[in-house]
Amino acid sequence: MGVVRKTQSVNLVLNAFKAENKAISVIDLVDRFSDKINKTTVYRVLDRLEDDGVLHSFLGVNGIKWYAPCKDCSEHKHTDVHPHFQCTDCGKIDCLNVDIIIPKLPNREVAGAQVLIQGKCEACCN
Amino acid sequence: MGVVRKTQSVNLVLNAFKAENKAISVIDLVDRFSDKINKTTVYRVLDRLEDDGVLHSFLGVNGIKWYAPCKDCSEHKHTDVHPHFQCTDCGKIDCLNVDIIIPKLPNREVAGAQVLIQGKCEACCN
DNA sequence: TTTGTTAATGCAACTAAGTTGTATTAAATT
DNA sequence: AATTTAATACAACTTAGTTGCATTAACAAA
Repeated sequence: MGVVRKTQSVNLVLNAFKAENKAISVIDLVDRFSDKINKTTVYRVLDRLEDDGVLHSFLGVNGIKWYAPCKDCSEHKHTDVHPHFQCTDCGKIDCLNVDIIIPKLPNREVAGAQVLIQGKCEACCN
Repeated sequence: MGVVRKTQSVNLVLNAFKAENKAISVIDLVDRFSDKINKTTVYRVLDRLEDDGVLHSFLGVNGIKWYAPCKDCSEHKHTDVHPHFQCTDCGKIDCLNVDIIIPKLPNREVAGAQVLIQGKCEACCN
């Protein structure tokens, strides 16, 4: 909800995700835009873009927040419950285009799941 | 590795896990022992117990660290890669005794996975 | 194109989780 | 009981993220 203005900050952040089609950590974003966008603004821009279904967020190994572009999400429906893969060598995270089967749990109401697979990425496997 | 002494702090922490057989967040532990154990000590005790395969740690929804007793872990082998279930209502986390199947990923070396299932727990389902 | 509205920003100060260094204390060993 | 050294308390620090508020800049309407 709410009017989302195409501000300079929004454009800068969106271009970053367009340029490299992978997840970027908030820390990385705050750092790389430190001379152009205020830290607080980065956090708020990401919040807004997530609300609008443009980005989705999740947590990396150390509890650091990461963002990645959404594919099938909208403002009203967030279907992006795919797993993420974090490389233990280089630290990079990719979105995986596979489905994880969550088993039925008796007496519990499953609403979603966060799956972070760890290991060596393609580049670091050599 | 390393000699682990059965200190007062270690006993207090271990008793907490023995009393309630579920995961406890670091924040909770630091808080409930605030008048008996120093914050730094709580962190270091948990570190040691995890190294020794007594406890295992994982991250909750907000990137907060949680600990739970290990069942089949040892100092040398950590096999506890079961999923955890966090209730979106009451915030409590349980260890789930089910296996999650991680799909084979081409060109990647999978080392482990963190699975956090979210929803309503048994108590909050009513 | 100017004006008015208000979303968005910058800045400073703050909170909260977790870490580090160091002197002191208390397990365990002799 | 004396000795060794792991473990602790305390203070200070780091880092991720938030809050409040005055200012700025999108953007719509005149």
